[in-house]
Amino acid sequence: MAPPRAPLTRERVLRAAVAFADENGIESLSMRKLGQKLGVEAMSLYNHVANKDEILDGIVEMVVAEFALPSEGDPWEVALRKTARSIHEVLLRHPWAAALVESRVTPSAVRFRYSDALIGTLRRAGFSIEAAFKAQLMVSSFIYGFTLQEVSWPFDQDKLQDAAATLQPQVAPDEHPYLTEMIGWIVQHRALNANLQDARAFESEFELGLDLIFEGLEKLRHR
Amino acid sequence: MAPPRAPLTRERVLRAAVAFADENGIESLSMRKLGQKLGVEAMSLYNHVANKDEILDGIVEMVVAEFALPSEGDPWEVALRKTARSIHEVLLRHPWAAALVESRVTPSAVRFRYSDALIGTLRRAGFSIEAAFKAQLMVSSFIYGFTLQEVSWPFDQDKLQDAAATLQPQVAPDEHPYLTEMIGWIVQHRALNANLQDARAFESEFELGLDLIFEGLEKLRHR
DNA sequence: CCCTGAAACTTACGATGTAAGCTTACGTAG
DNA sequence: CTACGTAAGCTTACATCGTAAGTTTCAGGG
Repeated sequence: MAPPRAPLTRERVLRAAVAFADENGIESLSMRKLGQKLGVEAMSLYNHVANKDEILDGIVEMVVAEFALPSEGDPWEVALRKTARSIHEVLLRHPWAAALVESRVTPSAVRFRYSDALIGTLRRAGFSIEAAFKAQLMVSSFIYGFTLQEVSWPFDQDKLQDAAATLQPQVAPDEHPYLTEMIGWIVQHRALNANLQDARAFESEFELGLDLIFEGLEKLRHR
Repeated sequence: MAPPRAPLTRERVLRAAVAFADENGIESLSMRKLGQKLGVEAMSLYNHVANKDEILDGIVEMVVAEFALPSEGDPWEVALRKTARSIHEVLLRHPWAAALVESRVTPSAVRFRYSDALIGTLRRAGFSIEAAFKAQLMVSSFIYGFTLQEVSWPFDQDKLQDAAATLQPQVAPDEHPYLTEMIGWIVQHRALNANLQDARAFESEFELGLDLIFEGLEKLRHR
């Protein structure tokens, strides 16, 4: 009589949590709301996860699993660039993830696999262990730092002109001449490029950053 | 009779909040506990701040106010390097701040002042507006990304060997040869350098990153 | 002396994470 | 077919949270 409810699993719980965070933001994710989304009471979730922290760790792991691993065939810069782009895209798809992935570094198989592939790419390209350690630090610092800014910018990128306009009166031009100049430039510049997809608004800046970092790492490799 | 309690002010509230977060972590900061620390009921805080969000914004602002502004006398790389080091140090002093400063970008006078000084340094050094925009993005991406990793590393830096030892059995050496190798190296390497102050454990990596970025930006300047 | 206004305190409400116990459904052993 | 153990759900309960609303306290000015 009652509809045969699909059996809950850890997998389904985590998947629903990711979806919920994507839709409503991570800060409003609660056990009760998540249960509701799954047609279940909050406490039932505890049959599949130990507590909320485990859910957070779990969804981080799901996101990390989406990262493309560096391909073995490509030269190291190409492989790393593809991976960096993939991470960037994934983090933009799950805007709450950039902050979580770096702040909840719980050891897990998915992470091990990713780290090993990344370090392997560098080592096989001739980086010393130390250089590989530093290179990997550099690259991930940039990716996460950049994306974190991108997703937590106070205004939507497609509303950037409006937002900047709202901002402008707050900035006294004589006290902050350079900032004023830059806000003006951003408004203009973004207005011109408004036709390109907004999610990619900072793509050229991201790519420039990668260029710059890989160039620097190339030098590090020869030591 | 009653001890004449010092009058509460917004300033005192925020200062106490920063201290509390430093001592107990930002996640356990609550209105009641903060009130308790100030010898006051939770609701009394609302006479000086609108709500908890304003406290978070406020402590972020206090932290940003600690950043050293780029000095006007120095060449641009020197000025920026000093500022970068300062930010890095401040964020290590307030380990909760790295995540907050980038995720709560509320416009404020302190931030305007900082941005204007930074952009000004670049502009006066010959960077075009566009180049200055990109340069500033690069530098802050690196600083925050790097520091965020540093403070959320799962183990204390002074306990790194122990932590790596705990980690080692989890990593299957044959499945993750490169990761295994690197963990081994870290344990050794860190053991050797254990004498230097632990808070500076990643200082050389940070400096290398700055070197690399400034070198890249120097090219950007000549376009 | 009382009035006023600011700044504290008190109470109360809904939301949260989760411990503890209870109920139900179902696969398997007798 | 029945009995029962177990997994997976539900219910209740509690401490803690942010904060709305109302009340008290008290210093300073008329």
